[in-house]
Amino acid sequence: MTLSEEDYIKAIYHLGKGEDTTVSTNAVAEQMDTKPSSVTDMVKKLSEKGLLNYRPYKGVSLTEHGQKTALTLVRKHRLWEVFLVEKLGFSWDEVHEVAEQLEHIKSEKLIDSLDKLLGYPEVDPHGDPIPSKKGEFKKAIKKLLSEVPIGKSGICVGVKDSSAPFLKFLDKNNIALGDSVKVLDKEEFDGSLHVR
Amino acid sequence: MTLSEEDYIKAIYHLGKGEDTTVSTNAVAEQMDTKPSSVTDMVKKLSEKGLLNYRPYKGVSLTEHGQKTALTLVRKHRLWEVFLVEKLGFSWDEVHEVAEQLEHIKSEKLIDSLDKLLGYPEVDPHGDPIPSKKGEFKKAIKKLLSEVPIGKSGICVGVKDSSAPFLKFLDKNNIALGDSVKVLDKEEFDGSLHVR
DNA sequence: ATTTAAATTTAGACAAAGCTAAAAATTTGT
DNA sequence: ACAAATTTTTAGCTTTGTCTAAATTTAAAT
Repeated sequence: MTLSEEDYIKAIYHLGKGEDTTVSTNAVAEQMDTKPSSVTDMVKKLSEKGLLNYRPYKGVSLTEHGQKTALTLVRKHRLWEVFLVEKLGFSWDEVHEVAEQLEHIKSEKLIDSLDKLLGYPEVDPHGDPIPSKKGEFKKAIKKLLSEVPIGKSGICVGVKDSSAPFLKFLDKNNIALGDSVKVLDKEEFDGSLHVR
Repeated sequence: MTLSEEDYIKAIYHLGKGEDTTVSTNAVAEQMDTKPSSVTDMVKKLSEKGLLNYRPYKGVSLTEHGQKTALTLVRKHRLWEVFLVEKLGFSWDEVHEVAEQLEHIKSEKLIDSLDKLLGYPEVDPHGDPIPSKKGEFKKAIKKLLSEVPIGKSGICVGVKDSSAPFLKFLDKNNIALGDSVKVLDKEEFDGSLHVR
């Protein structure tokens, strides 16, 4: 597998939300920041290799083999993220770019040893689950704060918007990573929340 | 810098033994396991980028800038090797292939943090020195056993021939990594050694 | 000092992965 | 149901890094 092939597999996996969904050529192009025509080419190649099901004009989905490949990549990416935060002191919003590179390193022994070193973690620093070696994992642990019902609370494991102004806003309101946040009330007219 | 460019820089550095030596096109081709004509192309490109001094038919050497680039790569390679052995339990002869991939990861913060995690090591698992962030390092700590004078001893930090038969031979004679070996005598006629 | 041999470079081709512009298929709007 | 808009694919071209075969330069040998 080349670097580029791996990136496509991961993009298609994420667009399909991990389900066995069919995704469009355009969607892949946007996700990959490339042109639809390039996607068509690559998608043909990967379907000949048995990683994708491709029906012209109809979109693509991952085959069993493609799924497995994607899960391995996700596993590697998230294990490296844990490593960067736990062992090297990166903050949760600095890890993605580097993990994006590290996930392409090829060595089964490396990943297994890393998993062991980290104590077989189940989630990455953003609260997303880490697939096991066999590709099993519990999903959808994470919710948007706007999806939490009134009166319930959750632990902040990340933000959707990581722009400086928004992070400053959180800071000013004393909300940090790991904090417990309880939803007190919702404003129906604009969806804004009262939290503690 | 692309992956391939980095590999050329490192190859030329190693062929020149770290000195400011001129190396031949053929030598680079052999080291890189590629054809001389490919080397010519790449060497032209890298000299236009200011990393190499190239005189057609005369060979190449690293510029100041090329030297610095090479040292950064060597630093990264050797730090990763220490990590693999110390933190992940790799044996000293398993690390090279993986470090070869890891050395291309681009993140200054990553390398600095790794250096810190490892306690700022001065040598890699083969006994080779690790350049500092600024590119300084003590060199030639390592010697061949055949270069050790009679009566002196040293610590075994690696082997030149890592073939199975030779490793078995060492095993049978109870010589392992980290052992102290004293040269008792040399046979002039074939260079063989008596050691303890 | 030529001739031969070896090393190096040039020229032309190829595969991977991308792009642009044009053609074809699908979807949408009325 | 049909024209318009959108999506997708095709065709042809570009770049990066490689290769082969031929040409050229340098080195070696008689």
